[in-house]
Amino acid sequence: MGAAELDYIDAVSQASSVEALHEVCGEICQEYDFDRFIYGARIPTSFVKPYFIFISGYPKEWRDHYSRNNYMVVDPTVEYCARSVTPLLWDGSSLLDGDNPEVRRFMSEAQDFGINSGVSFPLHTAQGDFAMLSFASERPRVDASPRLQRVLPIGQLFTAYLHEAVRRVFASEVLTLTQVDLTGREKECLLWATEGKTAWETSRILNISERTVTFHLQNVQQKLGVNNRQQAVARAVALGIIEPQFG
Amino acid sequence: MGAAELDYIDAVSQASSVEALHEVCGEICQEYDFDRFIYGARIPTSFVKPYFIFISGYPKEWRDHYSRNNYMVVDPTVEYCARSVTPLLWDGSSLLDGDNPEVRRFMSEAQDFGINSGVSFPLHTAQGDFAMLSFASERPRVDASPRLQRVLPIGQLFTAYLHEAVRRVFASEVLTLTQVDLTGREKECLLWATEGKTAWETSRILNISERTVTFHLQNVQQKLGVNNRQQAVARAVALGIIEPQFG
DNA sequence: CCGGTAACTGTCAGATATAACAGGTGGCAA
DNA sequence: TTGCCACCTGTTATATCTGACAGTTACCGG
Repeated sequence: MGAAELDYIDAVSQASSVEALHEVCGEICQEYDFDRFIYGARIPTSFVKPYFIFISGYPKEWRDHYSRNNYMVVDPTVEYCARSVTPLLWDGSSLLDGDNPEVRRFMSEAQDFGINSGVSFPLHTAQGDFAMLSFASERPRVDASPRLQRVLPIGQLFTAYLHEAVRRVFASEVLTLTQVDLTGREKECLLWATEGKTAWETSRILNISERTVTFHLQNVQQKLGVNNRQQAVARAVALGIIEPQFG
Repeated sequence: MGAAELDYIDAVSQASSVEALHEVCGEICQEYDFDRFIYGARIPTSFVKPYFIFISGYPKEWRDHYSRNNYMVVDPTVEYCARSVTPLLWDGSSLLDGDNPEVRRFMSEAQDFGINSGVSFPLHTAQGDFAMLSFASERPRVDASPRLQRVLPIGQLFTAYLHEAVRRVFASEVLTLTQVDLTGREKECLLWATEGKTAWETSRILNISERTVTFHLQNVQQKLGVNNRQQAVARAVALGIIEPQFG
């Protein structure tokens, strides 16, 4: 049994196409006695209009209805997963925001498509990706069944491997938007910029001229394809190009 | 068996002190036949000097030696976990950067303290936290043993709950540094700032005066306790106060 | 009714960033 | 040797941000 669980990890790690990923998700979904699955990822190519990737085992009509109504901003499972790192068990009655009429309507509409309860696994990466995998069931309530007990650990782990596989499969589309090579000096200048240092202050820290600092930061802006320094630091932080220092 | 695994999750979720967290970690470590554990978290209170939290079941001498030599920047498990979302199996021979003499020396010194192989679980949160939990063994090699097969799913899940518990237990120290309430308008102005818009451009987008945009952004700077706008956007992004939009 | 808060607006001086011209050095590999 | 690249430095004009003086309106709960 233990080994069989990890077979899904192996399978998803070796998948080389969206179709293969879809199939593995469908199998693990079925194995744990759920009816539907859906995976979604948000890549921080922009703050206002990021890039989304979906691998959907949900009914197409519901997906269309969902996107037409911009339900991502209403969906309480998305709301939860975007903020948390632990799985969410959900159904129509155990809502996060049960008072919100928009949320109640959303949940009742989901139920019209046989999506009554389920479990959602959140994932966040150092590169700023947010992803979640949900398994849904037609059962009206989530309960402490053995099935749920079993799916929690493997689901959390599987989601991580699935997302790695997605990044691999979608490399051409995603990496070009987020992969930027900065030189050592460029990163240093950027780091001090995120700490609120002016070009002059950074020049004193690094023992170089103020002009050189602005020079490096201008190169950074060009490489990142941004308009100004504040957008440069925002994107660099969001993409994990610069991170809090260990040393 | 499946239920017993989740008992550790329950225990860690109910823990209300560092000592209690330490004990649960020790128990799960032992249950899966490892000799040592260590948990570490990096909170992005600053980019240059972030805040670290450790719960250590490692030998004190090794910990001291480690911090004295600033080994966080050398440790290949930290290097891996900081970039990845999936567990790492490690030992002296299966290194990421086996060519690096500093890394080789680090690993050989670790072995002097009985830390020869193990598994590390990475975790990243929307609030910019990076955490990892490692279980170490005196065995010289990692292998595909049933023990490892079993620990992977539960370890990944446990790490997430452990980190949530840590944030709860350390709330007074951490939250005050990272918890900031911005008004709706302040967030809007900040969002467009991360997109590289000037105050004037944002004023046209929001249909308010340029002065009002700078007013809101000045309030943001004060609330975040930062020196200028670039630091404001950097910290806001790092802390997850603003994120790529779903709508 | 009063106090707090969010939201909004104005002006001006000085600091800082940006853009547009530049240019030079040293190392490394084809 | 030649070319590429990281790194470094300069001047000037203009755009933008920052800080210090202001202030008004609307809403909401005690």
